[in-house]
Amino acid sequence: MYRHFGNSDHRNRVAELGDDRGFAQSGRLDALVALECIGVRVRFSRNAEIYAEGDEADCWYKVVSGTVRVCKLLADGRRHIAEFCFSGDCFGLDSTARPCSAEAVDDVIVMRFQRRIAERLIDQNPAVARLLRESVLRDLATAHGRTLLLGRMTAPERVAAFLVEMFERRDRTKALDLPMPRNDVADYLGLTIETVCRTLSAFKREGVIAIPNPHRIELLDRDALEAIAET
Amino acid sequence: MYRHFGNSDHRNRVAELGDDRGFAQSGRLDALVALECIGVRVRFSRNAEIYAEGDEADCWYKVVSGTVRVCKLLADGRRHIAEFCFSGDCFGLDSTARPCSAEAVDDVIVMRFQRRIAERLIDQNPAVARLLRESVLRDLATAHGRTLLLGRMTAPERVAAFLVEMFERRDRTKALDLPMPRNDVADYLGLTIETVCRTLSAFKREGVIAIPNPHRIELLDRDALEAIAET
DNA sequence: CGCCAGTTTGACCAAGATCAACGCAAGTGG
DNA sequence: CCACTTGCGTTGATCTTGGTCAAACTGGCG
Repeated sequence: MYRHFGNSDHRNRVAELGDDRGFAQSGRLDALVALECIGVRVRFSRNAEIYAEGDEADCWYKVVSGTVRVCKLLADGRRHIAEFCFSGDCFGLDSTARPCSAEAVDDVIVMRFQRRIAERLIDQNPAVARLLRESVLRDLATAHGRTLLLGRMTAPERVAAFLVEMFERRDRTKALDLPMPRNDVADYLGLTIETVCRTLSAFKREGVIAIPNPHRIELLDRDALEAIAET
Repeated sequence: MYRHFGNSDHRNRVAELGDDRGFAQSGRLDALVALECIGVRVRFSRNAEIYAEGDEADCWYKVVSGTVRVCKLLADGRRHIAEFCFSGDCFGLDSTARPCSAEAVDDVIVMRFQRRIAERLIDQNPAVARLLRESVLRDLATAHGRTLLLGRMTAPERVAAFLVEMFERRDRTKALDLPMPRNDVADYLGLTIETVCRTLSAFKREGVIAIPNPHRIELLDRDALEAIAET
């Protein structure tokens, strides 16, 4: 999801652009600040489409608040969610036509950047270009990690990996707040909604998690969860 | 797999660097030529490891001849192949540690480029940086396509999509030459070797393909194959 | 010739999908 | 305020796809 340039690991909480040390060291903070200034704030309400598959990719986005899902559809309606983007994450950096669509999971505020303008800034500044490149490379590595998950991991492993990922990327407290419905989790993990439910119930039964309400999950035994998710 | 910069679509036969029109237009052909000159030719024999998961990513590669597989392993031995790289494809453009390993499928010759040197060239040249960025973005889009395949497509759909992909990327003649064993195909598609065999046999029975020998597949009815693979 | 690696096929099995019902909380309209 | 709907979530029964296990086949090669 093109998470923030200069964020060294997708598991780290996403830093604001100005915080990036690698960039600050390059002495070109001004360009990143400029990049931040050319964005326009836009709101989308729950389930609204931000862009559709096949649209021209004339801009890209950064989530200010809320959650965005990036998805692909098959002709018969089968859906797959390629990624969830949370506050601070960038999405939609495509080079020509949109390979995926993007939708608001809940009420969302994003910054929209014109690609043409942003690219001019990037071209003027090798350090920014490098940060961007490395950000995309990191995303590619996580995408490959997800192909391993989808191609070779069992349902409990997938769900455990999902919970660990959400824990790392969101609260990092014991209580995890999931903004997306079970449906979206299933389409993200390549499972059915029933299997996701059943697996969560099994984890609950085993005392690994607690589910005070569907959108809130407490990690009671994080080590067990990570053991299930493997590496 | 970071296919060749400036190659506008991953389905096109990979062009040599100098052929790239987008780049030629930029008037910086010299830098790409320079990039070509800083590579070292290296040979690997069948099944040799080119680099391992976790290694430092101090260089990247371009396939001259033969086939390379880029793969990830789980602790218990389950394997997933993230991509196959053929002549002209680049691989191993990782920013720090290797997220995947790379191995020679058959006897392979590659060019090896020092990342440090290549990046200096890239930094000096926004047009090259852009080509590289767009190349990686295209790879990210195809990786997302593969998550859809692995998460939501049936075995016949996966195998058909694989055959169409290979057809597009390799011979483009009726007879398709597969350099990799069935095992690798299975690990690429998230299936078992038996399922791959059975599905190929079913296609043969239906008259969609012919299999004169295991490494050679003739596409008798390409439209049928594409219909199975959907979009 | 017999071995070996890779491929193919068959019989059986199980993980997860499908189908169906029910629960439950938040609207909504009388 | 209460019946009714609606959208999710959960659970159970059953079925199917693809996995597992096992055996046979094939083409090279010492």
